[in-house]
Amino acid sequence: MDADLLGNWTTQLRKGLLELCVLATLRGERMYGYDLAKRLSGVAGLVTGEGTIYPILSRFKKDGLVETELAESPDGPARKYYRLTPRGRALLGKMLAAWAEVRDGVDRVAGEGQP
Amino acid sequence: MDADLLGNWTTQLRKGLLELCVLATLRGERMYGYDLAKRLSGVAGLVTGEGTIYPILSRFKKDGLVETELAESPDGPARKYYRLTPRGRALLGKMLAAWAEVRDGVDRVAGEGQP
DNA sequence: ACAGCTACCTTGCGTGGCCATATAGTGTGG
DNA sequence: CCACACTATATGGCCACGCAAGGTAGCTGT
Repeated sequence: MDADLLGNWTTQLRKGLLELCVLATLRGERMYGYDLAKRLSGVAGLVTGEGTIYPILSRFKKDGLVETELAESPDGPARKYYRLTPRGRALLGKMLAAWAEVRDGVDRVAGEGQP
Repeated sequence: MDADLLGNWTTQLRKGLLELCVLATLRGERMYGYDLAKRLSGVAGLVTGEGTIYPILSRFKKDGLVETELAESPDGPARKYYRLTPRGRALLGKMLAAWAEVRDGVDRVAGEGQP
């Protein structure tokens, strides 16, 4: 009952943050979806499955934030690598700024009383 | 075009955070909706209007996280004050913990490269 | 009477995360 | 040799939240 409320809420909490983390992860190196899902799933329970990652990457490509590149895999099917475009890099910058602002705002409100 | 993407994203970013801020604001003192909207709208652009606050308060009451109390206002219609229940206080604690975890996780991912 | 502020509430829409599911290539064990 | 497990990509439907817009009503000042 309460677990449901909390679970639902954390799902909502992830909205937007996942996109930010995907973009930020692509900032340094090109990556493919499956690997992204595995890496981010190790971070604070951000990702639950691959079904969450692929739609994000599709949207990013549609919006011109990333570009793709197919490459063979040593073990398994071919991988589709994603790489940031300049546009994606610019948006990431703005998103990081917005995140910092909102994060600090929330911490200010949530932190009053128990510093 | 990019402004739309960013605006849409920040909307998604707020999901869940608003509920957290409302609960956290009620932690110290009882408040009414209109005042809550005004206070939170001054914080990092968290709230855009009262239409966002009232549904949250309704859900909270339905879920037994807050209880209400009508009181006359010195100027204007009666105010409906909201106050945390023990259940709401307990959930707030868990949400604050989850928030801290996710926030740090995101900062770890987003901060790599530009420390 | 009227404008304007306070204060409450509801409806409909857009969006993103999640589950289940589908597809397919590659290697391992019974 | 076939079933299984792992790698890897992709999609459709569901649900909850935030938000703009709209509506109701009380009180004050002109």
